[in-house]
Amino acid sequence: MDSAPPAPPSSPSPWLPFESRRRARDEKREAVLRAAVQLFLEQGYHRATLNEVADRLNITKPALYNYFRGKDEILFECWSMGAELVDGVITEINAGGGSGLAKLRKLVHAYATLMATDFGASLVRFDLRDLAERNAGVARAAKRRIDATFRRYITAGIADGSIRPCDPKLAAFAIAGSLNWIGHWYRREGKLSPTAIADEFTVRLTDGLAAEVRLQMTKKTPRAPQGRNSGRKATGKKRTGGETG
Amino acid sequence: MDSAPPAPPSSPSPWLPFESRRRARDEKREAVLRAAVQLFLEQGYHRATLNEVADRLNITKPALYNYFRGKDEILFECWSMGAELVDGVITEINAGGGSGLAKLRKLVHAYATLMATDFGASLVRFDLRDLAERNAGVARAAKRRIDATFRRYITAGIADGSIRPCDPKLAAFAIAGSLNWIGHWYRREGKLSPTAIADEFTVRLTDGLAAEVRLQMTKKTPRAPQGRNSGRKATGKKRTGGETG
DNA sequence: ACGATATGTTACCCACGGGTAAGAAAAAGT
DNA sequence: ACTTTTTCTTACCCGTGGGTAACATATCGT
Repeated sequence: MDSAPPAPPSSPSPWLPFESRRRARDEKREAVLRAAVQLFLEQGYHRATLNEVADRLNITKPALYNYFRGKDEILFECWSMGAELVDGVITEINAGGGSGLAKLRKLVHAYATLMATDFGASLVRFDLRDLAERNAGVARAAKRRIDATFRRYITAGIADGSIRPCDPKLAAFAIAGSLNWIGHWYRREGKLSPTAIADEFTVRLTDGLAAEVRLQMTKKTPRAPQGRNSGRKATGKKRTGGETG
Repeated sequence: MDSAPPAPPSSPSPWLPFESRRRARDEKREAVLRAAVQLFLEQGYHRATLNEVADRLNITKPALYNYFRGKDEILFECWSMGAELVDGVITEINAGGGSGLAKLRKLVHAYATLMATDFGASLVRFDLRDLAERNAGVARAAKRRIDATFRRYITAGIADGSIRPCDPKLAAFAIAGSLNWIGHWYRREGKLSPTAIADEFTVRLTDGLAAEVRLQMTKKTPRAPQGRNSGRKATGKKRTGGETG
């Protein structure tokens, strides 16, 4: 709809139409997911109806069944999109080098950023009990992998001396808890930009574990030692649309 | 049902029967809430039916309407129970003295402990959008109060020097996120006792903020410098029933 | 003992929303 | 131009579960 295809003037190859047709289908499928995840997040899975999803796409409910077997499968696919994003992040970090602490910091930063996206938030805001048993199993496995990664980086950090000895399990719980919660309070319209949040959380969640001196400056120099932070206005007082709970 | 009344042999006063009758009613009301909160947590609000709630109490669905106006009101009352617990904790801490950091630590500890209870968990596992608008407003207000308390303690701590300068808002988000998440992963059958969790989180979530040296010992002395920790077996490897996500 | 009230039961209603059947409309293939 | 396949619509089904009405029964005050 919004992104016009590259418009191949007239495809001579009989393959291209086939490919483009498959692409069109995949694009529609994804459009459904985008509309669905948005609505599910807005209203909650059970309050959102397939009719509403369809309405947003200017189609009717049964048309959705050309792309998905049912509501719960749509939910699962939304969830999967988020999981794939995380998996991508993890394999990328694994590919690179660095101490356990460095890897943990990368993961925290990327994960925090993801939590500010629709598909990322769906990872923590959707209830796996709404999935068919088969899909729920897949999702649980993915969660375990993510959890294991947190713990592995921490364990590695302890081994290589970059992280002070601690219980990796509880440390992972604490860190992941803070991060997951972002998915619940973050609002696009709020004052905090995703990168600002990610920068801050990277420091706050890991400097308590670091073996060496703290990253953060003790004086009033605002914050975020890393680079890139978009336009933000320091510690504004007004409502930003979300509480801790 | 399970707790026989004190059995006043024959109450001469006409007041007592009245009182005892009201008590009986309140007890039943609370029994409904206990059954409901348990079921709502187990299955999720939407999947749980009033018939199931009634079944667990050996009554029938319409009987519930003697005590509540509807399903959403039951949900709200469950939520309120949790909120009252937190409010109690807060007023108690406010009554006592101590630095901002000390108060924050007390709050973290108590809040973490609460998250391991049914009514406490309901604070973070129920969706306020399921409430009638009026009740949702009350709940939002309560959440704001709790959030404000976290920030107030942090701000006070910065002012009195017990906490290093930082953004109280983000610090509160980070801490509350970790704590709230407990309500999602804690399992009664797991190996981690509520007090063990609370002890650990109290240290881990606040020592990054403390102005003075860390509480936690750097060496391998297991953990939990505070007193009381129930029977626990160190860092067991096996599944404890819950991942970070 | 007796009427009033509170409490509970059986039987029912019905809105809601996921899912399906049958066929129109649009595209693709030939 | 024709058939075939894909895509989408209209019309419908129906299980589910919150909520209600009418009636039964226990409880209490007097």
